[in-house]
Amino acid sequence: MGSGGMAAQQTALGLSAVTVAVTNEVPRVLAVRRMTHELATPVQRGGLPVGGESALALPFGPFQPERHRTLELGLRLWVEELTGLKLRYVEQLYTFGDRFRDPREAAGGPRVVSVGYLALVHEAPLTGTGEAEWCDWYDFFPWEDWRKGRPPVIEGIVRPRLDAWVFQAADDWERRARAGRVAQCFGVDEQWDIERTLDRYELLYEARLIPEAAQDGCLADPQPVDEEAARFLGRPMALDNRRILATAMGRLRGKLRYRPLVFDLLPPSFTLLQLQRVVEALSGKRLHKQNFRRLLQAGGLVEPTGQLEATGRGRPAELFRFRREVLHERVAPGVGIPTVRVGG
Amino acid sequence: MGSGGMAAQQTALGLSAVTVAVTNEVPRVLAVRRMTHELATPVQRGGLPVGGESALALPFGPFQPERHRTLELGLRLWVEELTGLKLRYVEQLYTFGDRFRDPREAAGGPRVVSVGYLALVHEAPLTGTGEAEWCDWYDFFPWEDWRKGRPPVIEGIVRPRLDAWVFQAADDWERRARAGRVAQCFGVDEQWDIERTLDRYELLYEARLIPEAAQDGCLADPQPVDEEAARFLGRPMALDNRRILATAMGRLRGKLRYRPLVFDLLPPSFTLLQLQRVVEALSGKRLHKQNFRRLLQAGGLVEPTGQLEATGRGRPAELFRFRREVLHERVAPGVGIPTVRVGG
DNA sequence: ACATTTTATGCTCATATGGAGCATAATTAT
DNA sequence: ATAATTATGCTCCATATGAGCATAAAATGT
Repeated sequence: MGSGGMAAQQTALGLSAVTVAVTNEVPRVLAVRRMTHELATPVQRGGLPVGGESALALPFGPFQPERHRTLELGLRLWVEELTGLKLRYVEQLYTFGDRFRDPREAAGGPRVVSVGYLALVHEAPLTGTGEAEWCDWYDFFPWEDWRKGRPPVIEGIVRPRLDAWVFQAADDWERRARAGRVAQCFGVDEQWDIERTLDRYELLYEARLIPEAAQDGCLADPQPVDEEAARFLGRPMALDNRRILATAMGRLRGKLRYRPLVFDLLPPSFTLLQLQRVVEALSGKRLHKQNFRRLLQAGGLVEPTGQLEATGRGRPAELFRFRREVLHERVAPGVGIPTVRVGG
Repeated sequence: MGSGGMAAQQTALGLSAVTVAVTNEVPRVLAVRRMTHELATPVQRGGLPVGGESALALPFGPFQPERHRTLELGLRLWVEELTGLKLRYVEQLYTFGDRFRDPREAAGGPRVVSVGYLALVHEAPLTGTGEAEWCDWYDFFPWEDWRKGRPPVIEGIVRPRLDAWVFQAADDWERRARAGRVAQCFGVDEQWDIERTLDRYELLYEARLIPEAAQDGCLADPQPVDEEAARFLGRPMALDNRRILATAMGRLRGKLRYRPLVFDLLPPSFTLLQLQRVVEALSGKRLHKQNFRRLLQAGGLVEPTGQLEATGRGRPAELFRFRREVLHERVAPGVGIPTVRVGG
């Protein structure tokens, strides 16, 4: 970077990993604890932890071209080192490079550009070099889990605050634009599109209901964050890491439809109910069992192993495995998820 | 980059633009001519132009953190400088960072990591500082234009060569995998999924029917490129630029379904037939006129201006404009494209 | 043995979507 | 007038899928 030798600002290119596993019907994501002073200069940052406190962050490592033949291999390498996990499916998400992503930039630090990746693993004890931990990803997005019905936080916190935000709009066009977005993201009559996690996060962010917004050096207007609301709107993360997480969640939910990603989160053999529970955990919605199986069968995605589950009580479930051949047979092998498309 | 002062390899972060316009029913993409010696050391590169010849490349510029607040703004800035065009819609595609993307790396050059962007514009004379030119994007992908039916190059060149490639597979599992991919990408009975442009390009690349594969420093195996076939498989581009283009094409085709992107390629008012022709040009397929309009109407995407087209012959068409309000009303406003999903 | 619980399965039905085609109207060029 | 070209209304049908009813199979508990 900085081809001219001048005082050109440096660029640091790194890799961020959203590592996902599902156990006991809860989707988990890998996070590390970092001292906030590692991340930010001690400027005023609203109610965020300051000084020596720790914040959750996604594992992040520099990209080392001499070691890493590709970006993806680089990410695999150091995440596997860090955690001792074997990464299964890995996919590039998005590259984040906004000014002041990392607040240290304001103090003369380099611009930190980060290529975000989604990685799927089987959850296992962490044996690597780092001190990472598994977190329930709905702790970061409590409005995204609809498995027990519409989360109360939506009516209790989100809607009232967003309605106020709509009302505060400067002019009428802006007000209608805001109202439309709120309706699309959190409307009662509208359908809940499980894939639009990023839209919803960004709406809450813009409405200053997410504490990370306080840190945002790009936002010129001085609207303070609603700390009261923020306490109910999930665990904050360092920098823009929750945005990266929201991106990952949307991508994963979307891809479940037409790629057999779930099987990278499951053991080699599993019952159909286990499979359904994993899909439900990720998509945040309950599924209709018969229809789910109808689609699995139609897609030829699984085949029986002939064995039965080491049973609890009730009729023992048959064990299935993923039919790898389906990858050569079908164009879009995915598990059945309510499609929700095009509300109107 | 290169935080340790050692002989650590440098990383150069740049931005690549796929700038798309549609005129006269042909989708065009902006390319620059570069001397190949700017791009590659004069090593053996099969039948590719060597030495002082020129190759087409996507506009590429370094990312300058001190000037560019975000990656996207950086891209807008220098593409607008280069071309004098006003970019409408801009979207990040993917970040490319494989070793030897740029062959100069083998001679000690930096690793060139490039963030690819899709940009939509109205085609206009180029007034900027650079010497860019508009190219028909189907010149790069002749197998992607199905508007006049299945392109003869598929039966004439693609299928025979791919069938041979399937036959050459080392073992039986590999052979079946290859056969499956060929069937999915170019099968006769399978449906043609307009979005899978990248899959198809990568298949041809792996089968060594694309001359750019000759340059690929990552490919260990020494299979030569089929130059004979390559002559019929579109214009080559520098480096991995055709891969970036294929990524853009797939993304754009996909997004047409659920985002009103077409209107960023059209003048403020247009006839419904013009609109349809642009969608057809991009998707590479003919559409059923009545159904297309049925969906437009149902979606409330356009409204009549009251004026009629300055007519050629035939009944004069009414002029329409995009209804911006639809963005606040509907979740997924897109134009009707045959969905093709899930074959089987 | 029998009820209860839990899971698996088969089947039906209503609805939404969209692909395809027929028919007709409106306008201009020749 | 006739042909050509474009616009428009309407029907029909296949498919996908959301939702529900009913029943079978196996294990646990009494």
